[in-house]
Amino acid sequence: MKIASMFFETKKEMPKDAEMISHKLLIKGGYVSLSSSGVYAYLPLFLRVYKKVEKIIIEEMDRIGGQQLLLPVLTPKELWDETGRWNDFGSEMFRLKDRKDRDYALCPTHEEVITDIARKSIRSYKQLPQIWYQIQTKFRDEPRPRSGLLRVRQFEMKDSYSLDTNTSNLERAYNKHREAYIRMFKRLGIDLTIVEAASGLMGGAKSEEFMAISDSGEDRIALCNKCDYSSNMEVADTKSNDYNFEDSELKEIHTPVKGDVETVSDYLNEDRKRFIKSILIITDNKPVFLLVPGERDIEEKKIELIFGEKFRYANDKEINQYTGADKGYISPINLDIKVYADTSLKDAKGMISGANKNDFHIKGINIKRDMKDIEFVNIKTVRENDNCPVCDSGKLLIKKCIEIGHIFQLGTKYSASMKAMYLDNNGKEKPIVMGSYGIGLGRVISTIIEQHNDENGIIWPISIAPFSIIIIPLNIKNEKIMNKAEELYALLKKDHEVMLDDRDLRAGNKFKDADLTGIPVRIIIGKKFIETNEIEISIRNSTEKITVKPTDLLNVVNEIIEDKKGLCKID
RNA sequence: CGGGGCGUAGCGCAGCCCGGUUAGCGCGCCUGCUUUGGGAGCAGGAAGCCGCAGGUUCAAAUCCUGCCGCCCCGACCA
Repeated sequence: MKIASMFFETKKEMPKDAEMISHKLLIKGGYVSLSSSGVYAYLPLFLRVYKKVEKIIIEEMDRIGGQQLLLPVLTPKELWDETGRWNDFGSEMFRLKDRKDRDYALCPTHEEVITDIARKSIRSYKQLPQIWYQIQTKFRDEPRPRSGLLRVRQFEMKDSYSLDTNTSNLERAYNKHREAYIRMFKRLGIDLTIVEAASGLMGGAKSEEFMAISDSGEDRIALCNKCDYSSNMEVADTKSNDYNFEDSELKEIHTPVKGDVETVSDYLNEDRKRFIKSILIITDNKPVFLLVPGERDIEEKKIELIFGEKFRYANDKEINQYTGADKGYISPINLDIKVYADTSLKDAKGMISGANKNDFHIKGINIKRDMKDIEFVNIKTVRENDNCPVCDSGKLLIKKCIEIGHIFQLGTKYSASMKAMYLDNNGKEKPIVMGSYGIGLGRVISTIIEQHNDENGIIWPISIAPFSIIIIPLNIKNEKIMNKAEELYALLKKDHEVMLDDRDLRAGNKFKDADLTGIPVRIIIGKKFIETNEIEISIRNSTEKITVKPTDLLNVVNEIIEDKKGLCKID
């Protein structure tokens, strides 16, 4: 396309509201335009990138036997009531009423819709397995949209759903998706890590997230420096069973120092490792004790995974009422309160915690001996340099990252509550076993920019660049230059996506725009062409300049592009 | 929802404390000329409900009240 007549509008200055590099470049390069908080218009240049991403996703989904469909975005309340998510989604769901005053939701995700379709069409095991997917706009009323396209209220998502007869078939569908995702992201030029994740509002058993490591990401993951262990901090674990001290009788000790574990351990001159932090929370109006090693804190996310968002910390009055002592002097010892202890405390012996009596602690605690109603769960914080929970000598690294894909083994959560059943080969009715798999297209594109940019702008991998080539005639008033530019444009256009910068601007402007918008291959026709009949080719992510004769140009350009394509190719 | 910041021309900003000409500046835009290898120069020009509503005042972009919008930091997700 010829730029002079295109919708091509870059900005000279960085947008003041943007913080993240991808956000800045998307705005500055004229790719997107903010409509309202968390809602963006995709401008022509962006849509070209978007379509390419979409194409790669579709190709890989089709490869694993996915069938594309398109589900409605406008859905009645009744559908969501069946799974209880009309309530569960809370204010994150966009809701509206029709003229008859009936409630509707703009879909934040499509499990209910797909399950509804499944129950209407699937009858027999002979119709399974199925993989259905769509690329569709989702609506989520995020509390705080931010970071350009990373966190928005309206966004496009590739969501697929697998329908299977049993769990092992579900696993197969899940693994197919996993492989497809790896291929897609490779083709998109994204460097990523797959981590173990929490399922959250989706429910279900296993889930993994596709994380692109980036300092501007909102998530944190723990990675082992030796083996391939990687996990979202929400579920990360560490090996630390060194709380197995000498066993002894319980004994009260006088600790007239008010304060936390640090204060008391200093006073007693005891290692912090010997302490158990006892924290009282209230959930369902009942008190529950949480126990973690004294040297660690509670990871609130993990608590939420166990109790939902219904838990809260007990206040001073409640602490006293349930334990008979003040904060700092409590523990589950001799109390009839349910205990959730961190897994690392499983074999803990010779430990110290509160005596449920002000100014006293108790020592010699043997968890298994002294606590009755106890369950061991992973609730402690994980830190950089902790031991890997899997291998022998690995240490954990903590990294920030962007979540671009998430795959879930849902199981029968939706099919059971919505009665999506099939008849097995014994004529017995069973719920369909489901999986759900998402990729955020806007996040994918932002991530690519985060991972491929320099101080001058975006550096698109050729697989998704809006155009592969930009021809820059440096002086459009010079006939010889302009004729050659038009000639090359016509020639290259046959096999490539080409932009011709036919604007009457000086060289600097054109170079800046070419850099900013990130077009991979640049063909410059300028003074050199007039003087020596030579044309210059430069490549966006290198400083190398290639000078060619016009007759060789086509071959050289083809080679460069083939070479670039190779980087994103698979198989 | 808690904390912070900002709304003045398409973009980036000054003016606001301390009310008082015709509301400025840079970029962009339009016209003409010159210029053409890293965001050119000169000349002329268009463009503003100073976020909205109310109040104080002879007089409000400026002071007061309320509201709205946008961004950033926290709790949530693709």
